[in-house]
Amino acid sequence: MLDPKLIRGDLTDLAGQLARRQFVLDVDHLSSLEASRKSAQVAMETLQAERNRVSKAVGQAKARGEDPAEILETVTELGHQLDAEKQRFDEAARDLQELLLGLPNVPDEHVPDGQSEEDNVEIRRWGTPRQFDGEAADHVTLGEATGLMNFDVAATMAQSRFVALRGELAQLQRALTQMMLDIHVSEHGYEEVYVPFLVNEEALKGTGQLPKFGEDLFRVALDRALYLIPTAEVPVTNLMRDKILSLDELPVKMVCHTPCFRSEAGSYGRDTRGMIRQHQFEKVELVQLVPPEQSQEAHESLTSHAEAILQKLELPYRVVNLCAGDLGASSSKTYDLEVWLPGQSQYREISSCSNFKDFQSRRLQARYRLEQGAKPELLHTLNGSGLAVGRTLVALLENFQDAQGQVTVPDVLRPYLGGKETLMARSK
RNA sequence: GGAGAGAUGGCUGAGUGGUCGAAAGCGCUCCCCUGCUAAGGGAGUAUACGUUGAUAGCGUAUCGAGGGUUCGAAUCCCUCUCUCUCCGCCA
Repeated sequence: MLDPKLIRGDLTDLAGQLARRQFVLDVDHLSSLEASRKSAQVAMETLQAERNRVSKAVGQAKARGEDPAEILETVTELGHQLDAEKQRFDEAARDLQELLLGLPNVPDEHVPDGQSEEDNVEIRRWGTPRQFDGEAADHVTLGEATGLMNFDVAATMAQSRFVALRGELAQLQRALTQMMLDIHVSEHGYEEVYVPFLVNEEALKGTGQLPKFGEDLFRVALDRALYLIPTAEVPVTNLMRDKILSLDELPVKMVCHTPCFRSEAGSYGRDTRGMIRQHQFEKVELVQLVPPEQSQEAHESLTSHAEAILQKLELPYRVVNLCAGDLGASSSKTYDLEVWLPGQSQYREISSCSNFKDFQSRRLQARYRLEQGAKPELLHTLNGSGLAVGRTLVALLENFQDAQGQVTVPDVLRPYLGGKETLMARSK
């Protein structure tokens, strides 16, 4: 959520910044709502003060043994006026809140202009895509040939966009997860956490998936709605809900492996083949909470932590600065890491590293104090995939395949696979 | 799943309709006293919102959450959430 103070003053600047992401701010509507909130609140609080004062007089009169009938009459009349003003205020406050919750974050000044992913700006590349003699096989061909990757059986027991892995591929996924966690914990200084995979509505509001973006969530029908997490970002960031941290507890750096569940509504026909876009996938997520003046630097370092995994795996990738039009609603600035996929001959997103500034922490009330007695300030929140495990597995198969469909294991991963150097080896 | 008890400030805990944002203790901060240490004395110590030039005043709200009764609710009623104890079940 944006700072409500932002909408008190001149809205043209805010409207201009939001327009960069194709969001049209109804300035007149907003300022008239704000004006009625203000007048209703002043009127209501004045009446409340009056009522509190007179009501006390009732008690005092009774204590003196006097008959408070006369005072009671005036205070009853006050009560009626108050009800009317309270209703006016509740309405205005509710409408305003609803509108406010629907506003996206303001893009950072370093976010390039643009409308779609076409306008994203490449910042750097690492590694060189390998040249294949013929056409490179994609991960589906490679995986299904060995029977270790099966989409049909998954569709039979669930529906499309699920996969079943077995043998070396199931192990490979676990090995990747393990390796990523180990590196982030031991080399990058993150604390590993374990969290619920089902969360309530409040948690999703805290990180901004609700109220506006609920269509991508799986909801579990119970007496009280719970949702399967679309990303570990939701439960992990919510660990800091309503906290006031001291300086020596900062920065908070957490890493977490969870499955992620997305309904992928609105993506019919896109990436229907293979493991790129699934309803269920594994992800290792990095989350940081830092003082505001450190968030820009933290964004760079968090991104580099995700990049380190790709580098250790020797996977070519590029870093892209998302343009204003392609930015997620809660994010102020986002770097996407795109890994090279020979099966598609293109770079595909494998990590998304965002600085949310105080947009999430305002909803979550995640704060810190510079020193004891100082006023609590909102923290900045950041997160990024480090990495999406399913897509990493895809990248590995496609980049390290040979002509026989065998896959060479990168050195860093071998200890996690019992020293194995080759997967899906053709015997005989 | 059954039965019962509870939820109050950073913590412990009093408060069962009026002057209670809330006793007391602990913790913490500052000051005083004190050869050192220990002890002692004093002051302060929630958050949000509104108003404002103001982190000054003043006002409003908040005693798990939401609703209700009442002139007035931490206190009475309803619903929900959570915690604890006992029994059952269970990886």
